[in-house]
Amino acid sequence: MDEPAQNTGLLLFYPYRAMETRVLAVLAEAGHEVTLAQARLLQRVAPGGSRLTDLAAQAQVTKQSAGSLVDQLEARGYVERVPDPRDGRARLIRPARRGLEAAALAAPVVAAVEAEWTAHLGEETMATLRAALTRLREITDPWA
Amino acid sequence: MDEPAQNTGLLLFYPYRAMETRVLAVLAEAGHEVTLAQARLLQRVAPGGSRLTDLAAQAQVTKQSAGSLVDQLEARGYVERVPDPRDGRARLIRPARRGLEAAALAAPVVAAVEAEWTAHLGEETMATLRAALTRLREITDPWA
DNA sequence: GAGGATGGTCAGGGAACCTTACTATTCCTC
DNA sequence: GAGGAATAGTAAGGTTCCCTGACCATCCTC
Repeated sequence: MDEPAQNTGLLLFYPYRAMETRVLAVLAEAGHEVTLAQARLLQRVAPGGSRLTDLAAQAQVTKQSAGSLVDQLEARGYVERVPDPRDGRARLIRPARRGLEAAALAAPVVAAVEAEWTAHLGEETMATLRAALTRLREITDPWA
Repeated sequence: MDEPAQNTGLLLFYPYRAMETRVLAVLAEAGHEVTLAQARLLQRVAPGGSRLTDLAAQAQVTKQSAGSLVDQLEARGYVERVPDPRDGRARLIRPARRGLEAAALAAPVVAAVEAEWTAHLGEETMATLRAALTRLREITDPWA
């Protein structure tokens, strides 16, 4: 409404979205048809596999929503579902071939954007920023 | 996929969403039925009025989407549309009574959350964080 | 004053996400 | 162990969000 742009929440938002946009643009260029919502979930799939419920909690959507997104990602070869050997009710969602390709493509983009930020802020400030954000996560990420 | 949580983009996201969630929860408690998408737009309405096209650009949605959200906000008394005296095509979207109430309610929540963050990080680090984010905005907010 | 740019709306459709309800499996307790 | 509670996930149906494409009105420029 009139938070004069100094609202810290909003300040966090701009670079976050810039990063997201950049990564998604590169993926799209390379022929990866991944929607924003799918990418947000995909990003959280652990290399060794994640449970649907965990993914839903981290992305803060219902497990139904997460389930639907995983369906789509699975159909396009980004992830696969395998039974969880330690719990018969559960299934593990693991990165599949296409998902690994996308991750390999995304990593250098993230690095490039971070390098740009470092160039703009200076090494020291960038390091402080990252340290502050990491500590902030302790109290703002219920899932940390 | 496996960015080990040290992706700066993701680090920015956690506190951003924490702030958003807190503010929205207070608004909901106070009887404001504002959806996330509506709030994101509402937040950007300038006290003196904003054009739809500007709001859409800032929120990075199409003007059609923005127009629809403004319709909803207008119907519930959060904003009003008035003709732009300086441009016959345009109309200014201004905060209305309910919107001002919501803003008055949101401001102390933002302040409280920022105070919590300051308490966790320390005055100095918090100041550095805000300064860094402000400078980062120069290169990440196409609208700055 | 014609042509192009800009501000905004209308129509239609797809994606995302929610609530409620359900099955299957596991954990816990007595 | 044998209930019952909790947990992992799916199913169905509806709302919200947001997009593309097409269109009208007004402004600006030459």
